[in-house]
Amino acid sequence: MLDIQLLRNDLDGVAERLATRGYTLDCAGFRRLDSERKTLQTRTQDLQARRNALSRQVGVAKSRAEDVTAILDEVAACKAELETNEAHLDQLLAELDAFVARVPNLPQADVPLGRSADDNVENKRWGTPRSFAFTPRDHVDLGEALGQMDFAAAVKISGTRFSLIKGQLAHLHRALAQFMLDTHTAQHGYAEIYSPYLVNAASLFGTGQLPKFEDDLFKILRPEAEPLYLIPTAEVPVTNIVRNEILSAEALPLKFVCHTPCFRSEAGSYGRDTRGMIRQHQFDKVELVQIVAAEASSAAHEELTAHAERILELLELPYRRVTLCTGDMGFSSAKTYDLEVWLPAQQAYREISSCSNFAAFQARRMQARYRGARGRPELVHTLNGSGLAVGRTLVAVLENYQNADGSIAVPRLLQPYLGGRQRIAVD
RNA sequence: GGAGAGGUGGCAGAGUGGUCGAAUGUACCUGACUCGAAAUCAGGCGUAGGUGGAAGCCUACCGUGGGUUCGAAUCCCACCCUCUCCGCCA
Repeated sequence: MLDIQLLRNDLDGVAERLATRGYTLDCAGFRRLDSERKTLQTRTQDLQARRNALSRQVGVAKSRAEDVTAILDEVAACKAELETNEAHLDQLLAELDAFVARVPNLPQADVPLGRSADDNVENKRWGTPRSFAFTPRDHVDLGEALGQMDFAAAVKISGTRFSLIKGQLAHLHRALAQFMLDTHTAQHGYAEIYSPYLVNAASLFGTGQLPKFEDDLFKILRPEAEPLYLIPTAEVPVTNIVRNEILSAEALPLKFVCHTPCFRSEAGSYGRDTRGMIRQHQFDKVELVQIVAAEASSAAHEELTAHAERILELLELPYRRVTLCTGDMGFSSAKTYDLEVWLPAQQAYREISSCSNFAAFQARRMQARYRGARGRPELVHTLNGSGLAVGRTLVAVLENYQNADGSIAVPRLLQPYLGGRQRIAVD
């Protein structure tokens, strides 16, 4: 959420910066709402002040056993106006809140301008895509030939966009998550979190998934209780650890890593990536989250992204890093790096991690603060990134490490996690 | 699931209808004392919004949302959450 003061003070400047990400800010609408609010709020507060003063007089007069009917009449006179004003003001404030809650974050100044993914800027490439002496197969062919990937079973059990893996591939999937967790906790200083997979609406509002993106979520309705939502990413439960908290400056930075399944309805992506495990209703992800002081967030963003890159490097998977342009960034992000892994069957780099700095955008929604040098509570900055998406990492390992006979070499550092196994083949 | 207790400022903890945004303690900040520190003493110290050049003034907030009242932290209703005991359960 943007600071409503910023909208009041520099509406045109905000609109200009939001236009770079393809968002049209309804300036006229905001000005109308806010000026109406201002008039009404001033009037309402005057009436409240008068009522409070008169009510105090009642108390004083009564303690002196004086007649109070004249004062009571006067209060009654302003009460009707006060009540309609208060009701109208509440409604206006709610409209303003709703308006601001749907405005996306401002892009950081160094984010490249652009309209779509075509305008994203490649920052670096790591590794050299392997040249194959045979035509590399994609992960679906490989997995099904191994007898360890069964999409038909997944469709029968649940429906489309689910997957089922078994045997050594299921073990490899587990090993990847373990390896990522171990690396981030032992080498990068993250504290491991185990979190709920069902969260309430307030948490989703905090990280920015609600109110705008409810269609992307799986929602559990409960007749006698608040609805719960399946988490679309561990970002939601983990970042919300600090919701409504005031942290001490010494407690920062907080660095959390959390492995969870993620659930996405993928509404609006029908027909995209329908084959295989690339785009699923359910997938596992190891998520990195940092909660930092305001001035530290840009450096933390570089650091967190490097931590995610480290996993790809240790697994010796070629990748590139791109900076998302203004038009391609997510709603809450101030700046995002995507990491894209090389998939030989597609002859393309595909997203495997997204690392974002949200600045104070989520913190303002969550009221997550710390006591800084000035002693006053200040909003923290929040960041997160995939470190990495486990399912897509499995896909990348299968495709990059495949042999001509359809077996899969196990990346060196994963071998201890698989009991020393060097090769995955038909059971 | 049943019974009971409770949610107040960074923390602890008073306050059961009338200048209560809230005693007190503690933490923190400033000053005095000190070579310095501790102890002591004095003062300050919640959040958000409005208005004003500023000092200031005003409004809202005592889990959340409603209600009663001239006036609500305090009374009533609903909800959320926490704790204790019992039951059940991995």
